[in-house]
Amino acid sequence: MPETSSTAPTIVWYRQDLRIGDHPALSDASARGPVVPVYILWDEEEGGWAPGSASRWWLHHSLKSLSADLADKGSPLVIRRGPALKTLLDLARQTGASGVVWNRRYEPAAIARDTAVKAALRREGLTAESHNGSLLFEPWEIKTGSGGPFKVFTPFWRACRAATEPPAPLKAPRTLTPPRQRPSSLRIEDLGLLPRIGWDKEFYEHWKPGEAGAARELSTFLKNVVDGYAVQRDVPAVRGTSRLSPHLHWGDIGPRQVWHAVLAASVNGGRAGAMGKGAETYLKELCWREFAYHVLYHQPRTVDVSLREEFEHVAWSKDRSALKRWQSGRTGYPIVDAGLRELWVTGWMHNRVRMIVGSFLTKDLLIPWRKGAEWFWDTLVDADLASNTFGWQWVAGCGADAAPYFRIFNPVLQSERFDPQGEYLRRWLPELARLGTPWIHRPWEAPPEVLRAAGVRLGEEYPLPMVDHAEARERTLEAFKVLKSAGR
DNA sequence: TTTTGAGTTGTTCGA
DNA sequence: GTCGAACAACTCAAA
Repeated sequence: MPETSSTAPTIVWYRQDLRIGDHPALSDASARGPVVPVYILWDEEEGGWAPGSASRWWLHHSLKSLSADLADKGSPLVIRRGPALKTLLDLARQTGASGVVWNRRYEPAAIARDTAVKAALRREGLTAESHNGSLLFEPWEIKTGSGGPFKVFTPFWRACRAATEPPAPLKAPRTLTPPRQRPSSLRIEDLGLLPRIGWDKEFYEHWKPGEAGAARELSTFLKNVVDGYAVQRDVPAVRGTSRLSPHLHWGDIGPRQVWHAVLAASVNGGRAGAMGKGAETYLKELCWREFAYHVLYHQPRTVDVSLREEFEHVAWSKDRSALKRWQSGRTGYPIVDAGLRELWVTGWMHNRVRMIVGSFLTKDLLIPWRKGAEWFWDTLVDADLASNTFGWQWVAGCGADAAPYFRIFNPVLQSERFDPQGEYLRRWLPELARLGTPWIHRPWEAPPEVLRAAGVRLGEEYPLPMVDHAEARERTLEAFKVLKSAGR
């Protein structure tokens, strides 16, 4: 249609939605005419939470995938670097674009920046529209009876289920029309997202960033995993989870696509109408992600400060060498160390183990949750400000619907319960691989001849426990006593 | 406005 | 070994 090809192009500002399917902004723009897709890297506008090292690895590869897909469709991805507003205005001038569309972000710094960008673009005579591409429900759509935000998950979940079903995902545009003026672009390599030293070697064996990788991960999940999800998701030695978190963070796939795929698979596979237990549990987990965004949107200060502010008055430890030992997986508690090594090697940690290492950091070592959040931010490929903040505050006991402060995970019991054969421990702690159960869960209690036979010298190959859990627990309950009367 | 029932993921202790 | 209670009140959400 000559009409369409003569209209001015629309810029699609890509951020955490690196896909072409179910992409409301891309669909909107392509329906109007030519499309200029752009990704802009500019850490200074991220409010101190610019993507960490592992996230940058993911971003690099996800951009590669997106760029190839957009080129196939007909309008290559433009890569730029610079303040968002200035970069968008430059690009509009260079391509004759009449406006900019994007999918919303919900981090406090992003909201402030996007609001300012939208107003400024309109002042310049451009159109500016935002869409929901990253959530099932907008954080302001789900409300309590009196119109406020939720602070407890279960009623939030009920409200989600009672709300209008999230719309069916959008199809990717069949083709894209490029702008007449082909704008200049950096190469993805120019962004310097990949590490200089090769700590990312193993990442390639565990992950395939991008839209195709996400689709494959989802189909494996639906075929082999979701039915047993309710139980298996807690077993770190098996593939019992969806492994979609990094794809969801970067928007390789959208939550609506996941939601509807799970529903469809569950209805087809299960008995008439009744959703499988696994599917139900998984949809609930997807809504935990929504709840984290809900809380972040309504309580933006929580990225820095405990939601229950009296927790700021606990006598937290400043022991930097203890933090280092935790980070490097040398605490002497195998389940804790296995998790932190899995994180270091693969950029990801099993959810059950995240709770265990989180409890250990905040309640055995009494180190502030924020230190754990910062480490996760740098090392996780799925680092997400809403989920990371929420998860850490939950485990520390200071967040929304949090674990009570006296709930302190026992790393040995957890290990024995969720990794009974010690398979997960052996996978990540080769120095203990020859130690049998039950000793691998608590090597310091193993008889000397058992240790000798397994080739383990405690304090050499593997450290002795850095704290005694029972003592640490008492110390922490004591330190948390300030919470009792200090509240409110 | 007041009341009421409920609240992701645990641990420990004593019967 | 198994079971229930205590842990600590408090806040939330809805009636």
